[in-house]
Amino acid sequence: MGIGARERRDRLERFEELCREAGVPCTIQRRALLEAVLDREDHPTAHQVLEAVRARIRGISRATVHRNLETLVEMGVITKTCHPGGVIRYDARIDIHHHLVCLRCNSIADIDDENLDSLELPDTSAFGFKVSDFRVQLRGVCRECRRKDSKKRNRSK
Amino acid sequence: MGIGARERRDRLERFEELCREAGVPCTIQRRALLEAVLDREDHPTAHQVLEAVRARIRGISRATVHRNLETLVEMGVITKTCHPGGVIRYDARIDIHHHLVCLRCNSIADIDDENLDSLELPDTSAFGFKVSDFRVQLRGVCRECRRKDSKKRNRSK
DNA sequence: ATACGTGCAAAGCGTTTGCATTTCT
DNA sequence: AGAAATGCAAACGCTTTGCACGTAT
Repeated sequence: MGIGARERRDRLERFEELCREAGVPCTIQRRALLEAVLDREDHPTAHQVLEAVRARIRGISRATVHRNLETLVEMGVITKTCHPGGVIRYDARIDIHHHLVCLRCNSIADIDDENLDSLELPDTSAFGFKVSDFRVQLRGVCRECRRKDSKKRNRSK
Repeated sequence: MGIGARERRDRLERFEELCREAGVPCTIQRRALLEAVLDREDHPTAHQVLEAVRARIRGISRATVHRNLETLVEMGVITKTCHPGGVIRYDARIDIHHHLVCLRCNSIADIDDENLDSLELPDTSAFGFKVSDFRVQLRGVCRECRRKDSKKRNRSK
C-alpha cells in the first residue's frame, strides 16, 4: 500500500508550492524528510525517519527532524497518527483511510473500506470543534501479538 | 459526562472479581488508581492520575502508577486512548464512544452518537487481526486552539 | 541584508527497570 | 511461606530549547 508514485510527485510539488506561497525556505533537509515519510508504508517515528534520511544527509540532526516533521504536519503535507503509545508517529497518507490499532504492541496498520469512508459525521459545532478529517480505529490485537499470546499459554500448561 | 455512579460501582466490583479469579493481589494502590481514573471525565495522563491519588495515598510512587495503569488496561477495566501526542492517556470509559481529537494541542473530547455506534465494521480476519472495540476519531481543531489562532491572526495584522 | 533554518549540546519530561523491602493470598 | 507488589533511585528514550553559525530569499 502506501502512496503511489503519482501521488508522491504531486505531494512534493504541493510542498514546494506551499513553501513559495508562505515564503518558507524549502531546505534540502525539509524536502528529504518529506520524501522519507512519503517512502514509508507504515507509521514511522521521528527516530525511524531520521535513520532513513541519514543515508542522504549524513550530518542531519535530531532536532531538525523533530522541528521539520512538525512543520510538515502544519503545512498539511503529512499527518500525525493517533495511537495508544508514548511516541509520536507520522503518516504519509493524508486521505481518508482507517486503522487497525493493536492495543498490545501499539502497532498500526492501514485498512481501506468504502463503507467506513462514507460515514455520516455528527454535527460538532456545539463543541466549537472544526472537523477536518476522520479515522475509524478498529482496536484489538494484531497477528504477531496473538501468536505470542498463544505461545505463552502453551508454555504455562 | 464520564461514567455514572452505578457503572462506577459495577466496575470496581468487576475489578475485584477479576483479581480473585486471576489470583492477582488487589492492593490499595491498585484500587485507588482505578478509582482515580473512574472519577475523571477527561483522558488523564499517568502524571495526572498520580496527582489525584496522592491525596489518598501520600507516598505512592511514580513507578507504581505506571505499572498499575498498564495492569488495569490489561484487565480490561480501563482503556488507553489513541491520540496524536507523545504522552500515554487513559480512559475510564470502556464502552463504544467516539473522540474529537485536536491536532493542534492533542486534547481529546468524548462524543456520543448512535449513528457512529452502529457502524458496520469490515472483516479483518485476512489481517489476522482480532477486533475488540472501535472508535471514530473526528480530527480537527478544538475551540481553544481556534480562539488562539484568531488572536494570532489579529496580532499579525 | 535579514530572517529563518540548522547543528550541537544540554535540559526537560515521561516511562521503565533493578533491587531491597513490604504486603497480599 | 511464597509469590507478587511497592518504593526508590537510576537509567532510558523521546522531544524541546538556547545559542552560535550557516543558508535561503
